[in-house]
Amino acid sequence: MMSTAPRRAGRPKRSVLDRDLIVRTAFDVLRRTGPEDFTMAALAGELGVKTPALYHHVGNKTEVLSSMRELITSGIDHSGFGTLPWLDATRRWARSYRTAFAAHPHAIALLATTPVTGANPTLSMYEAVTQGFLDEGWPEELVVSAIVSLESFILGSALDAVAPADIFDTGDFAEQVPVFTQALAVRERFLGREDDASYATAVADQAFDLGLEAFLAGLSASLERLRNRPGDATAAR
Amino acid sequence: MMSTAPRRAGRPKRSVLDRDLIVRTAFDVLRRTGPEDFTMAALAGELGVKTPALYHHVGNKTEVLSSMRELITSGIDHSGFGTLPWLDATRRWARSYRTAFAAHPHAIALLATTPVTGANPTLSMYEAVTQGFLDEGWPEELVVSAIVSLESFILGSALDAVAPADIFDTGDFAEQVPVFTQALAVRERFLGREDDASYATAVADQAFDLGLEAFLAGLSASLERLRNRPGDATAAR
DNA sequence: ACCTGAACACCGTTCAAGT
DNA sequence: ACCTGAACACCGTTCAAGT
Repeated sequence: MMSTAPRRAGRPKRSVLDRDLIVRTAFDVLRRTGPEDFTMAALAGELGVKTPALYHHVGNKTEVLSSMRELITSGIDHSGFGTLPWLDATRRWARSYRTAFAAHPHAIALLATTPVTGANPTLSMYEAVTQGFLDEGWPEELVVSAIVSLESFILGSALDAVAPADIFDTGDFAEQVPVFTQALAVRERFLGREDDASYATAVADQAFDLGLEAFLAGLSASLERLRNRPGDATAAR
Repeated sequence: MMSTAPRRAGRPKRSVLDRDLIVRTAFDVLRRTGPEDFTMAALAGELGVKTPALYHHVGNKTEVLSSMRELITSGIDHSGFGTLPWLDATRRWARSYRTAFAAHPHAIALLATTPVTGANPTLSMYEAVTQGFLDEGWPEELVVSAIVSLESFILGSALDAVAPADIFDTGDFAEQVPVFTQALAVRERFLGREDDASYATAVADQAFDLGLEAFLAGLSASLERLRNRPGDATAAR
């Protein structure tokens, strides 16, 4: 990339980098290299600069990663809360949440570790979702856990979407695990297999769809039971 | 550790290392250092040897990691399948699955990426779980997805269990997200907070318990509907 | 202010030399 | 066979020197 003549040292007449360009380019590099080989040198190379140039615009590598995180999160659609019925709003949110992260699977592990602080899209999302759950009648002391448990499923599913098509390769040991091997074969026949990439997607989608509907139905039922409990003691506030 | 006198070069009279010792020690080091600083040098240091000594017993770092993975997986209890009702067997499996990985949270990201091959405890687990789901009546073309979706929730939850107690720190921006901030406060009052570590555990447990029961109830309901569908066309085989 | 070039303290891994 | 010591090709990051 950027195969113009090499730049000499010294400040260029027109600056080549800015923070936004770095972050956007980071996604291309991460997708191509995977998390293992996602290095500051690779990022700089794609941008046509030397590695140290990056440090004029970002403090360190972690800062690049959390900027990426915010960009991903800002693509999650929580617009259903306040306009659609809870179930539909939650389903829409969950789907777009998983899609947002599945598009950048290598960034998933980030979410669990980097704290959510500051006036960012992530906090805004939680505000909207919490309000939506409360409106539906979720008790205030459980609402965060309900959201977090759904997130766990979503992120786990996004993680699953990263898995290679042949993650379950019983190979030479098929005879030792015949039931599992057979189930894998039936699934493959059922979903149809063209190429590895589309099959991996189909497989992950089937698990996500099945799980999401079950989870949402289960949450609805739990809420119904909470609503009807005698002498409700959790009506906080 | 191992603060005996430094060893001179050359083969020691009695060998100091073996593969099993390396893997067991790896858990101690990983727990203490976190995944970031989990280096071959740190592992060697804990074992009282120089780094290259490890390569007489393991091929590379990845091999150490996947050995750890197998050790974790072998601790997952799938004994309920075939002996207990499906719901109880699945609950027991899910709980022990999450516990096994929550005990080694830094190893979670491994599972999603490293393929499952060979005659290992992991394949045996899938065999038992698949059989258990089939016995309950899950259609063969959906059984793997049902298991995988549950696993997604479990692994996502284990990932959540890694999160620091203050992962949601609205901090200076509490006024901008009042509903979410209030919900966090009510949860804290409800669960009680002694120290950060135990609070983080309590918080993660609440979300997991709530989610697991909802998910299992939802899966049961889905299965019931699948069982009753008219002119059942999925009785594969 | 914003780039390069050189340097620093790491990393995982290889391999000859020692016993 | 199994350890050390030295080396190699990397990493992220710092900083002086150039424009």
